[in-house]
Amino acid sequence: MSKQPAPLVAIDLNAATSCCAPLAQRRVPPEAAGALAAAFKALGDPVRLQLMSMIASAGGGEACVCDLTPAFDLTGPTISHHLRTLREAGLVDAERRGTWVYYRARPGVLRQLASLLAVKPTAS
Amino acid sequence: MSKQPAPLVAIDLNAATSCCAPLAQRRVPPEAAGALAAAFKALGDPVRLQLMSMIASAGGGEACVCDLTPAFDLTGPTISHHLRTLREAGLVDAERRGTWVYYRARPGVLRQLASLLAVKPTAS
DNA sequence: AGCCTGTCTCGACGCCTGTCAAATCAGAGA
DNA sequence: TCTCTGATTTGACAGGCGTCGAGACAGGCT
Repeated sequence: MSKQPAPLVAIDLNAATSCCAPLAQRRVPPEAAGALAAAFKALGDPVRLQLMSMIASAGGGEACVCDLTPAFDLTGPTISHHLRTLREAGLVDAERRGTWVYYRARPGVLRQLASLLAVKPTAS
Repeated sequence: MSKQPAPLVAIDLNAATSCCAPLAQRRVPPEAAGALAAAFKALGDPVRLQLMSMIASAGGGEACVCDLTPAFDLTGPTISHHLRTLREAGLVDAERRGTWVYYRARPGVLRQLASLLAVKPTAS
């Protein structure tokens, strides 16, 4: 997409420590921008955002593809493609248990993105 | 992009009241997913994410295009295009003052996105 | 008026992405 | 082993997106 420098050392958004200070506090470092933007990009589709939400809010912390798919007017392969995108963005994990595949959210990345967008209360 | 229902009534992310409960708490409503995903999509590019950060963290709360452009290895038109994208996503406002154009962040949307991604402390 | 500088718009190019149908893989059960 | 069901992969297509150069517009000069 953006043919910018393209982060040679990918930032690990699942690391324990936070990657960056809030976006409105200090400029996002170029090396981190690639990894962070990739995560936002994965959430930048209505279907994926809903999938992410369904997975993250599911009882037991996980959701079965068999429950996800019928919630949309899309074919199975398309849902599978979106789930793969979320997986490759590090937002979810997949696990096969018998016949079914279950997806589970990775709270760490979500937390990092949330803190990146954090804005001071209302003191401007 | 996604040929989903496509929200006929766009959600106003700049409204005073928050649009939705945290993504991990309750499923994002399909009608809201479009508007929210559009905002995330706008942040889903390394250049735009850095632009957003430079604007939001700038002294005085605003940044001049003349300061933004030289920070990237991109032509003026390209930066202008990205800024327009951020503007159309409702993330920033633009104002011309004399020769220069200044961009300013809209904290409301940022806040909404942050609260959408909010995750419970660490109590699982 | 005429020019210069800063910014945006337009048109074009190539890559990326969302979607589907068809084929393939993975387990479970007979 | 064969078959059936659930999920993913592959291949193809249309449309979207990031980028640039060229041109247009805006405002401040002289």
